[in-house]
Amino acid sequence: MTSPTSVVPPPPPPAAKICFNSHCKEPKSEGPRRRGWRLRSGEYADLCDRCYFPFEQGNFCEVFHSDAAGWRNCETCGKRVHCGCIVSAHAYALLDAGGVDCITCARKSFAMTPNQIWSSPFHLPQQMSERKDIHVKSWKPPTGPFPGHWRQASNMWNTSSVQTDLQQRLAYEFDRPSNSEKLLHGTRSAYSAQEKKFEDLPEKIASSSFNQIIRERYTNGSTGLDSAFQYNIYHREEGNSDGLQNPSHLAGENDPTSTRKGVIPDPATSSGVNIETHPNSCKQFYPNNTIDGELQAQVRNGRPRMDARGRSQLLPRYWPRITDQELQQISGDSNSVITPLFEKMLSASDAGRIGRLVLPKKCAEAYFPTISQPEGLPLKVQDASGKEWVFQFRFWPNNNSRMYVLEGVTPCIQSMQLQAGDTVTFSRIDPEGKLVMGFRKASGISAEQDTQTIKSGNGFSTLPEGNIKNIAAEFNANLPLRPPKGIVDSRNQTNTADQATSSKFDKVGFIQKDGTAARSSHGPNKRKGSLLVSKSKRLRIENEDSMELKLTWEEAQQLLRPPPNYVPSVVVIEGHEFEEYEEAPVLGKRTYFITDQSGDSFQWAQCEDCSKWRKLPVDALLPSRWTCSDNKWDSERSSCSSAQELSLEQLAELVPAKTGGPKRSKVKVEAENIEVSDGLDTLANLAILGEGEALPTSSQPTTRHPRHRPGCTCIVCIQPPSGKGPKHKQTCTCNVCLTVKRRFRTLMLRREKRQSEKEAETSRKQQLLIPSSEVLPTNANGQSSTDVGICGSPQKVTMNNGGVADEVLEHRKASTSPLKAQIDLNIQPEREEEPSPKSDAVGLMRLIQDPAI
DNA sequence: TTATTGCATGGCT
DNA sequence: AAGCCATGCAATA
Repeated sequence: MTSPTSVVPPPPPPAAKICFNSHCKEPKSEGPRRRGWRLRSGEYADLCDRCYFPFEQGNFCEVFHSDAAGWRNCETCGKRVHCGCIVSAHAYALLDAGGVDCITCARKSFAMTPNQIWSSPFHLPQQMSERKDIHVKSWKPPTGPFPGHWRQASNMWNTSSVQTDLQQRLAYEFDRPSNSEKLLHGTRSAYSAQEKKFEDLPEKIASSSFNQIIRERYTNGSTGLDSAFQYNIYHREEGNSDGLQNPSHLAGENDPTSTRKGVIPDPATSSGVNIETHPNSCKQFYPNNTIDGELQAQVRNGRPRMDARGRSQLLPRYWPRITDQELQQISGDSNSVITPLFEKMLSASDAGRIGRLVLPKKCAEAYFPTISQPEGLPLKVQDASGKEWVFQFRFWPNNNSRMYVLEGVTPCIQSMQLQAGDTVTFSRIDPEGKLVMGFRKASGISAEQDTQTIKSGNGFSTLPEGNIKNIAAEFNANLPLRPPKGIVDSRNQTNTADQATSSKFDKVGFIQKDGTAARSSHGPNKRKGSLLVSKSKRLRIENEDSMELKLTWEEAQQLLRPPPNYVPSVVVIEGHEFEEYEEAPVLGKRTYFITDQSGDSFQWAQCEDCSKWRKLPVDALLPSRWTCSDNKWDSERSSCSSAQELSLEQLAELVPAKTGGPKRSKVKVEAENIEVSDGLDTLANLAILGEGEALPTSSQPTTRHPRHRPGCTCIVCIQPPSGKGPKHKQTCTCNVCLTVKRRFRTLMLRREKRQSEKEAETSRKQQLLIPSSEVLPTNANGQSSTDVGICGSPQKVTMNNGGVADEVLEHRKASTSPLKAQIDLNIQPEREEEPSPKSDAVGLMRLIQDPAI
């Protein structure tokens, strides 16, 4: 007897009913041609309409608030990271890459977390009964900000290299005096929580290639973190092993003072779980090449064993800054591998006579031996000159937590001539496994000097290779977007972008001319505050930038174009046709597709330079900035000097014909933008300029006002933000109101003068276009979408068809509102996306229509 | 009295 | 709002 299940393959899983985007709960796209992406894995990601194109209304990514390219600032560290969300322009590439993450903050679900890996004992050498410290020898930090890192990253995770190195370094042991303290990070290996997001992540995402992650990591340029990452990888392995074999070693166990949370016996791993004590673990992902199938399976199926607190990484100010050159020179020809751990700017207390260096808790718990008693243990640390110091690494109970300190640092600090504001760095050098304490003086170089030095290149060349001294005063920034901890020594400048960033921050926030400021007892605090301000400001600025990028997804759809080399194909899945793309869409120039009466399709595009509209083939893919000179399809009109094929009026009627969306077409949006944001100015200017074209055509993008640019004095921009200024009454005589009134009085007069003429003209043209409009979609009101076209304001001031009169009538009826024939002087320029019936444009347009004003 | 130690406090993130 | 951490400060040596 054969059971049915033994001969009948299990049925394929039912098709997902919701969008493939795990962050989206919308129903997947339906209809004869559903929307989705075919992943490089061959699978098909069935998406909802909204996620089909990687934009989200309001935000490009509702999950991570990324910009159009999928980038965002990590909310925790401020680094520029890619959201990795499907709702991003890079989503397609990232989907099968497993996603990317801010390696520091682990604020997404796609990336593997090291705890996942380490939770599995399979990769731990069974003979590793004793805690050993090992590291990744093959680590090669990036040499530059971005390019060239990918290859290095790939090498970095070379399987054989890493594994071999792992084996080689089993003999390493952390320099500790006591076996009882032979618990390092591994004992803190812990997994107590699960990350729900990861649960939501489709397995296919998690199981896919990690190369992209690596690339992204290196794109992020977090050298120090990388190193710390590797350090922790090893320790995690060890610790896991140790924890497995000797759970009683778990940090904090039987320690009433221990505040380490999440120490939970985990039946699955037979290990205590402590996520808090491994801050760095959270910022790490697991390299593809270092795990085998079993582990990958676990990665796929497992769940991140960390909670939100575990994800809170080391604060950026503790990130070590060191370049690959530094590392290389430190290690030299030897096999030494420098692993930057963390750094800390000395506070007044740290540098004071008291001789206690407060250690960041997470750093201490991540990189220093686990201590269960307040007395701690002596810790040997080698300084820059190779001299060995012994500090007492201990902690104080503090508010149900711990405060870690290094005691007895005064001699060392003094020997280094460090003062408050200087920065000490802690690294490990392997295979010796020694802790190395470097420093970076808050030396006095101006930002200009800093920049210059940056350009001059690496200042390490004078240092002998393999000299451990190099680690002293040689750390500098290699972390893009990372606020500096102070200006680094001029001879240490090695990088470009990062240093430039530092310089910028120094300029903005805290410029130390000679380091004296930092050496005051308040130096660090002041610096800290300044830097934070800088960072905050930076983030705010970037947010503003991203605001500029805001589009509705509908708009975005019309900006997106298939990749240039894409081969359109349609596959039929479950009876539905799917558009297949091999590459992610690209942002193109907004064009307007038209099908004329003869059935010929083409598109209209506007030159960025001359604003003339050119007729192009439908398959023309235009870059975001397209000019007449790019018009390879029409040699006669490949120059801005060439005349436009159609009059603006004709175009105004043609172009929007196809773009009338059901709710908020891009053209309508544009019109609204014009009306609301710069409508006053534009319209007024147009009126004043006496443009002969119909008003609609003057709403071309080229007339759009650059919103809220600094220094803008237009009547829109000079108004205070909504709610922040006095409301303008109709009798207001402020400059804004007077300008508005004056301009629109002029506008009104001119319009009035031409109104009859224009109406006649547009009516005539509309008659000619009626056949064309018959094939156009209609809006919810049954009106031709022409009505909401590019030139049509919501009030349909356009007088381009027979319905205009009705529209005008309606408007006049509507003008029974208090706004009748009034200028709304309380425009909210920052709310152009929320057009109000009271918008100025409306009021003004009514004003235009109403000669009573 | 001074230095050290251990803890508490409060600003800040 | 929780927690980190710089620093104050009392207790102690």
